[in-house]
Amino acid sequence: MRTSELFVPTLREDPGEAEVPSHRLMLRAGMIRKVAAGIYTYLPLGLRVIRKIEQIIREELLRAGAQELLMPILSPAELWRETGRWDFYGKELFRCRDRHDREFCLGPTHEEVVTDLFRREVRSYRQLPLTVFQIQTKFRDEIRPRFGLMRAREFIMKDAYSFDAEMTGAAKSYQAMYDAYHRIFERTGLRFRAVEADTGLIGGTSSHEFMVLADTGEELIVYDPHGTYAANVERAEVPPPTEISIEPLQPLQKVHTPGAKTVEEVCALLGATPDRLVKTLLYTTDRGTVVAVLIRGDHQANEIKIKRYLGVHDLALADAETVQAITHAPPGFAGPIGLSHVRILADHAIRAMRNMIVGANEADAHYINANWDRDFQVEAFADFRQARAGDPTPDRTGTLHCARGIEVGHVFMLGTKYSEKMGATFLDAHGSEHFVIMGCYGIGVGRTVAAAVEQNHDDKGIIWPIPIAPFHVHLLPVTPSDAIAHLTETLYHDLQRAGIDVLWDDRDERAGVKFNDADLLGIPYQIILGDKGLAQGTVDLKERKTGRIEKLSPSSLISSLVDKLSMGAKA
RNA sequence: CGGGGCGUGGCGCAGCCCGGUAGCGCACCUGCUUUGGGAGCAGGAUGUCGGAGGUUCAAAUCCUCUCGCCCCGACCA
Repeated sequence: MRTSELFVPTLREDPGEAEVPSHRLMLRAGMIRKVAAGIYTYLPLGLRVIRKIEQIIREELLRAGAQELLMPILSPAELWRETGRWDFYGKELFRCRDRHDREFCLGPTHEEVVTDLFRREVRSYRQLPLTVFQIQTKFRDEIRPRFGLMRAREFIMKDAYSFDAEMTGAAKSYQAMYDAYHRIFERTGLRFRAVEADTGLIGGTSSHEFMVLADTGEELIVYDPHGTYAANVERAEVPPPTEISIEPLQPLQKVHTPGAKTVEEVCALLGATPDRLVKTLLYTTDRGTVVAVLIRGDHQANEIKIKRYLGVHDLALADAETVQAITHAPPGFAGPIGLSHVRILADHAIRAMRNMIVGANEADAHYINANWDRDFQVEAFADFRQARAGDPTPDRTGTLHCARGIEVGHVFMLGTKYSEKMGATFLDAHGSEHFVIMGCYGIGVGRTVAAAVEQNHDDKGIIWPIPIAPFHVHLLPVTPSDAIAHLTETLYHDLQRAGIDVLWDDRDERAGVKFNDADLLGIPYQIILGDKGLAQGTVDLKERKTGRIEKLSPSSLISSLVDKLSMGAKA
């Protein structure tokens, strides 16, 4: 392809609307343009990358035995009412009506539609197992779309659904998708990690997220670099401490702590370290009750774990009035001693502590040398805090490290949640009816593109991994002589004949413009053709990633490139 | 939905406080020169100043409403 024939409107300056690197660079490189908040047009270059990722996904899923189909974007309200999600999904579900005033929504996901298909068409265990997938545009009316393709309202997603007769089969289907996802992300050339994910209130069964590692990622993950354990921090279990404090119990004492509301302020005032202090967090649940959760001063509460323990949907830190009403003190001085009419839960770490510092439920006062059991009662000790670097793995064989990631894939065992609600059943060998066991599996295609840029860029532009690069090679003639024109033309055809995707910058631009645009677009290899090299019978082959330049004769160039590209594609 | 910010030529911005009829850089068009890291000179085209209403002799500028967008938070698997 010649640049003069390719619609790539590059921008010299950073667009004002973009903050994060992927968004900024994709706009500048002429890959995407915004149509409305969270809604984008994919320009030719952006679409090429999307198509490459889609193709890898398609090949691996077909290889894993899944079948491709395509469901509609619009789906009728009655299907969503059957599962209760017409109401439950909330404002994210984009609703509309047709001319007959029938209600529809734009599909944010397709469990309802695919389950409906299943129950109409599948009768017998002999038709199972079945896994289907589609690559299609989804719509979720996000409260706040942001970061370009990272969190868009309209986005391309691959979603797959598995149907099995038994749990063992369902586990196999799940594993097949998990393995396929591994191959898919390996093939993209991105650094990623599969992590255990939270299953939400549905609970129970398996869920894994595939995270592209990037410092700018929205998700925090923990992993054992020497083992197999890896989890989303929301999910990561923290084992109870093994070392219990054996300090002698000191007498409880109230101390004056004027204005010290935060852990830092109290510590500074009392000359203590945060791990001697206990935060008393008051939460309001969706049932209107208030619960106190004790967390060590240097730890962070994990609200998902608290929610799961309590079995509630919503949990929010109590507002100032509630805190005042419960503790009879302004926020910042809550403590477990003398707290009544409130359940008191504590993180495991509290059990190991003695002589701790707690709020005194009184303005400007804390207790020192507080001890559970002696000074206050705890209803239950459990895992309520967020894991952090340095914590042991759940089996205590390793130590956790932290990393940031971008969630690009999610595999989820659904069980019979949808099949029960929608009556999706089959007959087994004995003629008895069962609900089909389902799994669902998503990959955000657009988000994968954004994550790739987020992970692979420098101050000049994008650095595409070879397998998803829009082109393999960027041909850059930089001097306007006839000899160079001739050589370029020859090379262009030879490269194409060798099966290499080549972009030829045939614009009448100065060298600097071409170099800068080439670095911005991030095609893995640049071939620089100029009179300077030609005088010595060489052309420059520059690797975008390292900036390293090799001087090669035009004749050896192609075989050298073919080698590099095939190695890079495997890597 | 709460908080903050921004809408001025294709892009990035100044002008707004203190009202006087719109400017800079880049990009674009023409010509000449130039050509290995975003060229030079000369000439040229491009604006309902997001929209509506109001105040005023006069509004990009002041007031009211409204729409859109960005950021933080809440929210979301």
